[in-house]
Amino acid sequence: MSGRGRVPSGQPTIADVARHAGVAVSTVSYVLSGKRAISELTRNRVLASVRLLGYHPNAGARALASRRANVIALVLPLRSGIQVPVVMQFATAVVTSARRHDHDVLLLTSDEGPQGLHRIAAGALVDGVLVMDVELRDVRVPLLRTLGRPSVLIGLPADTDGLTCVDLDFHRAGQVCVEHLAGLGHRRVALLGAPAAVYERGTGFAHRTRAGVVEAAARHGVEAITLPCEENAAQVHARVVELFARQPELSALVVQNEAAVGPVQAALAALGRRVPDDVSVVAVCPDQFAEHASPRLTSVPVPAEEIGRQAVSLLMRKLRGEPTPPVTLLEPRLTVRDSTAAATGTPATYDPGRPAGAGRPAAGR
Amino acid sequence: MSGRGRVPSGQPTIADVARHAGVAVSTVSYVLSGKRAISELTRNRVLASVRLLGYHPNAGARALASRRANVIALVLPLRSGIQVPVVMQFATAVVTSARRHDHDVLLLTSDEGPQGLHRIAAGALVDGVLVMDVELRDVRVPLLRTLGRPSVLIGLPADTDGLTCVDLDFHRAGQVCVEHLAGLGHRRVALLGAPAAVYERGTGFAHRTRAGVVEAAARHGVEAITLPCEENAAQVHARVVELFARQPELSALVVQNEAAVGPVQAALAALGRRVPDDVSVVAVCPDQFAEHASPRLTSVPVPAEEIGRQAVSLLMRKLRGEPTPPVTLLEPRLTVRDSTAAATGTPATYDPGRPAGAGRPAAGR
DNA sequence: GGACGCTGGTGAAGCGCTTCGACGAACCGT
DNA sequence: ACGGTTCGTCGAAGCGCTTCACCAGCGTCC
Repeated sequence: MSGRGRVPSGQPTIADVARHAGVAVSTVSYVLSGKRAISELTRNRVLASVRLLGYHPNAGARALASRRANVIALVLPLRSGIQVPVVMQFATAVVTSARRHDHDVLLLTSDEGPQGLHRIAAGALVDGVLVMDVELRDVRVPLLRTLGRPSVLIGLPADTDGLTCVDLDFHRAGQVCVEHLAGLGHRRVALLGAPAAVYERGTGFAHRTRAGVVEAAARHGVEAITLPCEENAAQVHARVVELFARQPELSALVVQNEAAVGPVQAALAALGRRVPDDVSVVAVCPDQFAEHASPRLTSVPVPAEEIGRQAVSLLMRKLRGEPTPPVTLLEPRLTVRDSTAAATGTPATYDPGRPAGAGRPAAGR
Repeated sequence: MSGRGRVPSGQPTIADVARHAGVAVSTVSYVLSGKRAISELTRNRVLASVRLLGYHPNAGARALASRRANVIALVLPLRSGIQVPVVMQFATAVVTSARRHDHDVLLLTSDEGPQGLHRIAAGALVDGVLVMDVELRDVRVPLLRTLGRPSVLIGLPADTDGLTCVDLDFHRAGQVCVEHLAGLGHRRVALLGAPAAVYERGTGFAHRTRAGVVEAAARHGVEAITLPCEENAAQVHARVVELFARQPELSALVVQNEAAVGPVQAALAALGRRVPDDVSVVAVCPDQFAEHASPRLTSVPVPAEEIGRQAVSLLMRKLRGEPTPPVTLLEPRLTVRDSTAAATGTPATYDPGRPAGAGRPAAGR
């Protein structure tokens, strides 16, 4: 009598595989993990049994014994003013990359708060953590330092000490937009940015883009106005009107708010300003939005997929105990489409990234 | 000598708690799970030790011993033509609800294919599965039936036998839109639907909405044109032009494509048709979009949060072995805003859901 | 030719938890 | 006073896997 009689789970276990293949349990384990040399012959016998029985290792048992869950956590924001499609692209890129490294992804939202992170890390549910939508002075950052698990941030906090961060170089993105416009001869540009709440929260990308715009404008002798911008069509309209009231000579717009690009175009149309004949528009938004607009928008996309991939691969490196660079900034890439043209009366040759009119060359890269 | 000397993990274990509280390991377990009566005194001692030591149960060990991972899988699509913000709302609602039931959420994308589902279920990484964006004849459905784990679908496949599904009643949503417009005296309406690819894929919600529109139109003596619609501004424009070419007397539009609502309004403006004076517009889209448009759109929102909550709670019921209804359809709710008005020359009293002009009353609900 | 190092394989000790059965103590009714 | 309950607690047996330590066989090198 075998005593206790719990019901067996139904799924074959490693012991079943071992029995079927006529080898020891440990041998099966080594075949599957590749951590020890196993003869061709044995390996094939084992693999055949695995396939035949439809064996899948039990995740809990594996995690318990190996002290690795092969799961990473992805902490997403669910706040307002968030660039939803971009977040989604990140998420799918992260899942796909993680799978390539034989890891799964546990989804966390920030609303459980920092203790959610703690719970998951302390309980060994995950091996490492990916945090999105990082604010300049993020409350989660100190927690990450004491978490005892590797983490990678998508975004840039004010103090990156001891962290690993990946992001688009938004500062550079702001510069690139202005340089493109300056190269086309525009002398008065405006940045329509993220909603005011995003700036107030101290979200890095908004501030950095604005700084890049302002800096490049100064360097190229371009006058720049910057305004936050809500996602509401009526308010966008009001902002655009406000811009032209403050600077009637405005000939170019940088829009960093994907939800606003449509309304901005509508507002310009309503004001009788044609794109790109009267006003040039550069957007910082996913390519999809830029392509679907009419006219198609010159844009700097956020390479969500690339960032997601990089973040995962950095995290994997940390899980293996390898050193990682503290900050990885991806170079922005401006795609010229149909919404930018030479400023009226200033037939400039197009040369992206290089200032045309105002003499002083861009700082070396 | 204690022999093997693996490094201890650093995290306190249940044994540490038991020792600290002066009780047996099993007692700690029972305090934490509540599966056995424990005296007030002992419970408090144990809980104090738990807090003091910062104990968090090891997820792997727990899963192994209890045969429950306390994790559910969420399978998201990453296809084109997908309503990104809605998906995102689902996801966050699912995570939040799952946490309320003491479960975490593992994120899966469909691109790993059905075997991804199988791997995760067979490996006992998750206890149950939530599948989004179900197609009418979805390849994953047969798999779900043989998965050996409870699952809930968000969306409706053609054959719901043996499944548990939740969704908005899109058929009814289509009806509600038409009924609202018919009640305002509109006699010629059009549905601008999802992209053609979505219909071709056999995605349930698109077909069901269209059927609801057509059916209600017939019932109320309203002429209805239905067209798929891409998300590209230029193509939206073309579609709108096409609609008015086919039916110059068109006085109302139902738009079921959140990415198209902006462009539709722009196109109408460009054609010199005012909303709602010349054309009424009803959208099936998140409230956020409807609110941000100008004029604010009368709309039927997809109650993503509610659906997510329901889906989780149904899944939890299945995990407990309780029976669940095979199909749960949520009643759509139309919010009247500023984009719909009485048809010109037909001053009808507004009465949502009840046909005004054409006599025959709506079928009883 | 014996010490040595490989290679390929085994056995068993946990990993940290849940849960079953047992058991003393207190409490009942008779 | 004595069986029968109930209550609160304990001990120990796993859950299914990884990994350490060991071993048998075999070629190798002084």
